[in-house]
Amino acid sequence: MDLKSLTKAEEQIMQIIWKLREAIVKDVLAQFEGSKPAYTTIATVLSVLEKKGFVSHRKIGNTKLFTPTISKAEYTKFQFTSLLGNYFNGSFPKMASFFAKENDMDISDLEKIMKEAEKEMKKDQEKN
Amino acid sequence: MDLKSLTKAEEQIMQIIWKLREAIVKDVLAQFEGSKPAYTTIATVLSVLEKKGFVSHRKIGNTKLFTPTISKAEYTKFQFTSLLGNYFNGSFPKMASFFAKENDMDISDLEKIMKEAEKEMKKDQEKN
DNA sequence: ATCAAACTACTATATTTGTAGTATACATTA
DNA sequence: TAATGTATACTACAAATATAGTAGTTTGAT
Repeated sequence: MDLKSLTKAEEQIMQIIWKLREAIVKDVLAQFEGSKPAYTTIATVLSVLEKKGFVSHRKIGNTKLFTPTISKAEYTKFQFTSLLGNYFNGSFPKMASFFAKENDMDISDLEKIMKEAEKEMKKDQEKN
Repeated sequence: MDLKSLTKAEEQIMQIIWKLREAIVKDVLAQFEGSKPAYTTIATVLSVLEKKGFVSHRKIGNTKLFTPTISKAEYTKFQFTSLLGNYFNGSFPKMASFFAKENDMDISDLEKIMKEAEKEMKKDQEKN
């Protein structure tokens, strides 16, 4: 079951769905700042997302409540892996050093970053 | 000058251009394994890439020699930054711990990875 | 000089994406 | 129950994408 990738518009709406955990069209619309797309535009995109297998819905009365079927973590992994593969030869150390360089960091900065990462890991482990 | 993003077909051809440093249509074609696109398809994509500002060309006789105008590093940064922003709240430590978790790594593995990253950094520094 | 190969320019077309309108069904309330 | 608001289904359509054909020009080899 290989993920299709999301288009810009689709991704924007998925981000909202992931954030809200579940949402009806109106909820999604409410998340837009400034120039909101039409209600029906969102409904259309959601039905495309459903066809692609990213969301599913159940009816509450006559309105559809959408939930993600593909978690943000799954899609993140997909994106992350392809970035790593296509731009860093699949090497995470290369990615890390790229990041450091882009941010004018030296090795001690990188070490601080890694301490942070370790903290993140511990935080996650506690959850289980 | 904000980069546009590349479509699948465009990205595939840019990867080849970046790899070869400079190339004529035939060179690009030669890089495809198995089912090669038509010669003219590549020519078309290259002209789109030129319109988007990713490549430029000079004429060698009557044939166009294409070179990247946007480096792979620049585009990598663009992609990396958007992934980091959209999927890791802009936090590299989050990304690193995600990577570790996805690969069933523990903290000591992560530390090894970081030693690698430091080596990468030193390697880069030597170049300057 | 002629022919074939290589290359470009221009054009074409199917598919996907982005965006939204219209018609209709349901629900709420005056 | 008639009017109003809310949601869905269906349809539409322009722009972008992916792919490639054709015609014509240039060049290299005989």
